[in-house]
Amino acid sequence: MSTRQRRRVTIADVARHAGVSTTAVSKVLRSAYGVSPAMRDRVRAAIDELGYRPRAAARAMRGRTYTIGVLLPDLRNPFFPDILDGLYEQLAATDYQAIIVTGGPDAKAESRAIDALVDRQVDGLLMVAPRVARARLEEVAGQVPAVVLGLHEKSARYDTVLDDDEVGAELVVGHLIGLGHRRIAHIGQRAVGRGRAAATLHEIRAATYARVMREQGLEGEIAVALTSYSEEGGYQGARELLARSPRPTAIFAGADQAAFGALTALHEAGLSVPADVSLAGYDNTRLAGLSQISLTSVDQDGGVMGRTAGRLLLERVEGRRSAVRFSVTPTLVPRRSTAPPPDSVA
Amino acid sequence: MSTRQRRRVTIADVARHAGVSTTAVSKVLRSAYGVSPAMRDRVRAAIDELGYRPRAAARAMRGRTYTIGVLLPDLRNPFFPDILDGLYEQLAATDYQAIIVTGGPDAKAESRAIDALVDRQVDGLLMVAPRVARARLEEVAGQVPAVVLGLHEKSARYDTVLDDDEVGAELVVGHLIGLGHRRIAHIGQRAVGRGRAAATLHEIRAATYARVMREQGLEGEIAVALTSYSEEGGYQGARELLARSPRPTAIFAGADQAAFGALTALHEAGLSVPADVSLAGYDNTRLAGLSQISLTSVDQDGGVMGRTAGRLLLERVEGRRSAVRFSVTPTLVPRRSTAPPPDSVA
DNA sequence: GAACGCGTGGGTAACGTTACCCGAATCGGC
DNA sequence: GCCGATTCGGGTAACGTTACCCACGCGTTC
Repeated sequence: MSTRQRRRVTIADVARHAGVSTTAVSKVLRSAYGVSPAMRDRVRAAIDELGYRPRAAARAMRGRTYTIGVLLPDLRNPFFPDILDGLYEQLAATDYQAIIVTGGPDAKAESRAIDALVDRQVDGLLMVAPRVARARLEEVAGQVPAVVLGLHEKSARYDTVLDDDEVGAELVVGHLIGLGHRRIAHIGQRAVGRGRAAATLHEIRAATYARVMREQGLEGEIAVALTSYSEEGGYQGARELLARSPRPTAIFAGADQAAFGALTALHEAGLSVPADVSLAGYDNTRLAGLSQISLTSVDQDGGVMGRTAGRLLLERVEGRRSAVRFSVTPTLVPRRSTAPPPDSVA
Repeated sequence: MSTRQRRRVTIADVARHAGVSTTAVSKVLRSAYGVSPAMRDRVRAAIDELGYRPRAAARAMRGRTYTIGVLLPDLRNPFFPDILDGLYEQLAATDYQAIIVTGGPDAKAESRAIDALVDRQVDGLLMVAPRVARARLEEVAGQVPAVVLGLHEKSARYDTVLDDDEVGAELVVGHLIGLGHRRIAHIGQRAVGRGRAAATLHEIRAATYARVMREQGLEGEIAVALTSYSEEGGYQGARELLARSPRPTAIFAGADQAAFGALTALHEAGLSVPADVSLAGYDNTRLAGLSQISLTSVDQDGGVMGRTAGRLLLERVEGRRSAVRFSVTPTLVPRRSTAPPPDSVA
């Protein structure tokens, strides 16, 4: 019973048991060319009998790890599972296994997390909304096939999958203006040392908000709180915005997660949604659809994004070098959290 | 610039650059015995200059991977990030990196996910609420140091970290009875082929619910819907329970996630919470605290559980063989989703 | 002053898998 | 019935790192 001690069964054991060479076993494992059906069956039988499983490390020494690394900023954003479901669906038919690491709070920690994946020789790397500098992404993409999700920067080294955040933000702000709002505020994510290029999804959302406001002659009403796309960030941002005078009649949170935090702040301030303040989010996470919350949000098809990212990654692993850019057009999902402003003449 | 093609820098490159042997470099890397301060500095300098990073696969061939594998049933349960924060905190001071895989819908898929981690020779394995059979867990624990979180089974092969689900369920049912409820229903998770032993956390919660009901002379009021600890499962479960006549005045969902789904079902049925039906969950996820939801729930300190799991895992990696069992006592967090039943005489 | 011990550094053989190459056998075409 | 082509199987050398051992030189002890 002391399985711990017993040496794990290797390709040599299988070869001996089947009475063939290790080369033959290896060929069967990889379904490589030059092996007869009889040989295949014999080896397969030996593999099953011995319960043999190839060691990833030994394979990695010679080539593939059959591993796809996924970098997530955190595990709390309920939008990420949608992406991953799409990725899993794409990988299901292959021998590849996805492993997830989280990037942590700052660019430095995230960079270490990326290193950890590169050290483990993942065959492909999916980086979701990375915070590290563009140069770092290029460097990583030089070492391993990479797809970046959620960054608007163009690159010749990696593929990009993104939501058209400009359209999404336009939809939200347009919707609020259409309802009669003028004092529309925005909760965004503070940029952290990625240089000047406005390329992250939160920067695009914030910039588009400001642009639409200006285009509608509401330049003077622009009010932005930059915190983070998290519950805590939304809470702080909303508190900051509500403290202003006059206070906004609508808040566009750059992410549902932040909108949830804003809900708490609004409640604490004794304000009701949407009677006193309208609130909209982004991502259309499942919780947004809950009747008690019923949050107006922007739907970006995470499943499609994840599937596409997976497909692009597999293509890159197979050798494609040209860079692809895939964009999903989002749609607005109006719910009960947005309504005409309180003093509107309907 | 063609970094992709350039061979990655190895220990031999560092040795050459520093004018020492590869053995010496290896010793410095592992801070092993038998290396002078001068040697150490020289090698460190060479490492920095060349930007050397050890390859995990090559290390794995000789021993450790410095990787901790984490198996999660899914990514949507907001309780899991709390656990992982605790684990990360524990690992932060070490060289270990956590990688996450998800188990998928059934025991078979989960078993494959576990295999994937074992194949990658993780130094330790944390399995959160695993669905696979006990024998499988024992087998895995025989191959790699393992900690199981959320299962009440005892084992001599792996450590166990759990919440005292019996206390938790008692708190909820007691709370509801104290409010005057009698027709209290439960939404649980359907057991999937783990044999007869009632050891999963959902089985304990369901069994305790039934026990307390019986103890309070409410045996005739027992009503259970077995679906799954997910939004969809909660939705289906609540619909099933609400279709009964007379319908329950309170629902105890075995997980907040399921309670969220139940909320939708209640809303669709035109019932308000808590005026018509009281609702309680389990896990005290962040969303439960949202004022719009304000869900009565049971708090089990996920951070402590994660930290403990991490500590136990590290101890096991260091050689401990005895099995440890760590239990956290939960507390009730009453919120506005529970109140006396509608026809109570207060 | 010889013997011993200790501190320090290096040589080398694994670890398990695959890619490359080569040889043997079989087959088809004239 | 011979020759080239094709198919099938095996031998072997890596891949990068570490554990084990040995060698050398210096200081200490009788």
